[in-house]
Amino acid sequence: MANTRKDANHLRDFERSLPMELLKARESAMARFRPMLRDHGLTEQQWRVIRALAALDQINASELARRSFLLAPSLTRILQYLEAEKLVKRSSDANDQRRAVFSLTAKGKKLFARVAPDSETLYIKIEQEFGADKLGLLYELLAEFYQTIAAEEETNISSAAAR
Amino acid sequence: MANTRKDANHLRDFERSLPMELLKARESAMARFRPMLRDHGLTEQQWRVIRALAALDQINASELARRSFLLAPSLTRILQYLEAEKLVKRSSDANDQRRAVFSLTAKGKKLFARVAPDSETLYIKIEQEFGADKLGLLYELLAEFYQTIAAEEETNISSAAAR
DNA sequence: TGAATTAAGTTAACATGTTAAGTATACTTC
DNA sequence: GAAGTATACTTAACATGTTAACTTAATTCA
Repeated sequence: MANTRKDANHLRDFERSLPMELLKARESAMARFRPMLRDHGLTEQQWRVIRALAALDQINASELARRSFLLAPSLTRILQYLEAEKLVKRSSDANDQRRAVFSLTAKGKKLFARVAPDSETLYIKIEQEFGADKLGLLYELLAEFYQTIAAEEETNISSAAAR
Repeated sequence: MANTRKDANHLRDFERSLPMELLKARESAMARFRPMLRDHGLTEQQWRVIRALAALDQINASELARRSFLLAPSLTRILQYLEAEKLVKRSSDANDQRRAVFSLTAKGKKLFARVAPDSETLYIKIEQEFGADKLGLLYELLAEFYQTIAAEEETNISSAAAR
């Protein structure tokens, strides 16, 4: 009896790992997007950068990192690749020589125009299967979670720095 | 006017990227767990493997991959490292020479016993900040999403294979 | 103004993610 | 029972994740 209870608890503890549940949900979606992106010769992260530039052109690396949710070293490598493929163009900020400013080339814009509809199609399929209402609720909860937990983290950092 | 609408749409399209929202939520949680794990000399993935073995000892690599949600090549490398650190012991399945069976060493169990309480403390803090009720709802939605989307994907694969 | 500090990127080093190919063992089927 | 197929990993190759260190340019402030 004691053994049974103990094992069940371990199992439940393990099951309730939030980061892993978030990862599983994410993976189930990415399993659909990844093959499509691959057909276009892109990784998920490269596509995030291209999307961010398509939404707002001429932004610097820091802002691009924030919007594509990539760490600076990853972004550096990805931008080097995208530049080599002539999908992205780098220029420099006249007011701040430390900053690099990026934009899509014509080739990059064309690629975005080809991939975006495929992405949208897959997204709509997911929305239909899961339900638009539940999906909306999920978005809300995720945003709220992120704001609560990341913001509290900020607070912790700030208070630590203030000591 | 047309330009304004178009830009707004781009922005909204970009914002509603579900995989990225899931990633952001996950990252906000991992930002808390990672430093703690680091203090114990573990990566997130190594900890997932140790947790899985603590919950159910003597399991083979395939089952371990499923439970720790790692791809086989990653798991191979992680197990090689954990073996070298003498945290995990490998044995072979007498009934199937292809299979490897893994278990925690005494050292591995001690490490688990040290890390688990720290993990639990952080988890409880998150639960308190976000709210147990909302967290429960988030779990439910994530599980439902995963089952719907990953299961449908299975169906697609099966029907494709059946052709 | 010149030294100290901060900010923006980049590079380095190692771990993991992802796909494809390889190896050894088990199974199936003719 | 030998050939063909499937299973269970492992290795390889390249991309990204993560932390720390480094470089250069801007800023602060004594």
